[in-house]
Amino acid sequence: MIPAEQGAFRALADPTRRQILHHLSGGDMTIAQVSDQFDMTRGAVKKHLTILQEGRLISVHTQGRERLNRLEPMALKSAAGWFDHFSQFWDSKLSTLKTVIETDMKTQKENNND
Amino acid sequence: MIPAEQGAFRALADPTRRQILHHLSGGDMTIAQVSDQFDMTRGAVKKHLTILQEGRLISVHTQGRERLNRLEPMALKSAAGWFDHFSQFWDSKLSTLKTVIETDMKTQKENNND
DNA sequence: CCTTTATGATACCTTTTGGTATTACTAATA
DNA sequence: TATTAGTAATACCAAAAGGTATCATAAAGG
Repeated sequence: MIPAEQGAFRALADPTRRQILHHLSGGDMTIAQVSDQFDMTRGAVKKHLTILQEGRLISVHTQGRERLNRLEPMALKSAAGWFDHFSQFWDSKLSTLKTVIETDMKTQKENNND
Repeated sequence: MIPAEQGAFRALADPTRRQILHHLSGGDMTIAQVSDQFDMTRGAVKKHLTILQEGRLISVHTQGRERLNRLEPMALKSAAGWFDHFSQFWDSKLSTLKTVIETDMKTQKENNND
């Protein structure tokens, strides 16, 4: 089986799929609605949606004869978390503050070491 | 020309390339050193490094007859920034705090609206 | 200069990807 | 039940990805 991280990064590699996620952030959409946003056939869009589903980035919910595609934000959060390891290399100050926040959210006390 | 964002996401789609970035976060490495970490030929590793370079995720610095591959954290930061638009959907509280931090870093005053 | 070591470049192969076109299935509805 | 709208599934194609093997190039060292 494909690891979750790999499925997500694979899905994010295509610009059309990243755009689809943006569209879905405005609300659930059927394939037809998504297809209207792109200059390609429904078949092609369907394949993209399938890959997004395999990466757990979206889920599908049947409603009558329609099938609504829904953004799955937590999967995106997981993917975004991959970058955390590198954040120390691009901004030590923000990194420190972020640590403070997470600590604060859990322990509700202030730890400020600079 | 390939847009920066697309080059980065394309490069990140492959698990070997993500691992390479992790290795490089420990310091610059030659192709031979990177290749030692994987069970594949130098030719294959070279291709991965080229794609990482095209995505601006690494840079190469010639030193004698060696060529050191170096992590480019700012490009990774840009890629990570893509996820920002979606953060509002996975954690409104952290999102609020993050806004507070950024505001604080720029204006040095506290805005706390819950 | 010749050898060794580190790397780059190219040809070639197989699998995956991204797309179209076509056909089949399913559910609301006249 | 016949029709129609919304999807799913499949066959097919061209191009890109990921890999190996091989040859070319460049620099350090005897």
